[in-house]
Amino acid sequence: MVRPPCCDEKGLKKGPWTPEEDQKLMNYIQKHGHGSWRALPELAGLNRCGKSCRLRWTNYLRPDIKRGKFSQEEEQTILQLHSILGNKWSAISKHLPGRTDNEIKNFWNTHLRKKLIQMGIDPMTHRPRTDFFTALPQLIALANLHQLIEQQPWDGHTSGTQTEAVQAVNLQYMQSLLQSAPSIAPSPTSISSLNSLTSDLDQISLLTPQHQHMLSPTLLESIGGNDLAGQLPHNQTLSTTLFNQPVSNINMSSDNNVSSTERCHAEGENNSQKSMLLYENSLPPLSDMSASNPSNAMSTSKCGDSSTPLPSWSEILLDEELMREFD
DNA sequence: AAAAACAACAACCGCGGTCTG
DNA sequence: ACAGACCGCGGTTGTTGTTTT
Repeated sequence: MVRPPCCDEKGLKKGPWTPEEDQKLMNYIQKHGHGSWRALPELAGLNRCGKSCRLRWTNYLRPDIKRGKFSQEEEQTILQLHSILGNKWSAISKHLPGRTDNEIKNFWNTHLRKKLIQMGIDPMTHRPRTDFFTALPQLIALANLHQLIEQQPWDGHTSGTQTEAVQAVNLQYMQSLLQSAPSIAPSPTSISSLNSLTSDLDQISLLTPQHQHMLSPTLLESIGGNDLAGQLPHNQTLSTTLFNQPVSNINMSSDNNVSSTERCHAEGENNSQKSMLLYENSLPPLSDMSASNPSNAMSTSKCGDSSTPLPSWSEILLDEELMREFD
């Protein structure tokens, strides 16, 4: 009755597979199927443990594996599924024919995760990163900038359009921060800071009424505007929206491949995500901003250990070279 | 041209759930 | 019912290739 353990035999080879080993494994499985992975290595003449053989087959040798770069559609699918399923690579791979969980996992870790971080989105929650108060010094600098804008009359040679452009940039950054703020647990300090910021924003929006249409409904609400939330689009996560791609045709509720457990999870996540939807419909896509603005500065959190020091907002916004762009 | 840093990906490790005797 | 092997999964590491300094 007692079975010998699988992988404790000594002397079994580890590490990269040679073409000869691959050939042996493929020949055997094509003839006999894999059957018991544990028994396979000996039958196939391989000095490997069954587990190693299984991994090599499922991740590399299987004939139905699609190799090569991920398409935009695949990328979008992964983003959407990850926002719902999390790191359930196996579940995600079921929706991407020919892609293995390992391949998707690697693609996520090396490409998509970094991409999201760069865009200021927490790759785990698919929401804006929220360590808002790390950015407080920059916010204060922004508030000071606002005062400068207000107090300093613009030179005659600076056109009104250029002035508006500078202000529009500022508004966009401030709005991004405010969007992040509500998900932070309030503290007396944070509330007072937010109040003061909101007050600044209020003044700015009054200062430039022609730009109020650029403010999101969330922000308008926060500064006393109407509640426009009912008019806003649903079914888009921030990450998929920011990638500026059409929503793919995945329909979780009708997808037979999604297990009931997954679906339950998905529904719960969906609900919470809907309630946290961010409204960027009034702004140009942030992906555009990141392309034209090297800062990606709305992100100041340390998500994982990959974060690198980012230039402060004041550095960016007050950068002379940048300002010269508008002259 | 060489070294260092970075990126990509294959493979391993360890854990937890399931199966089997 | 139970012990222990099997299997699959997700996290992590190691190796190799590429780019930058």
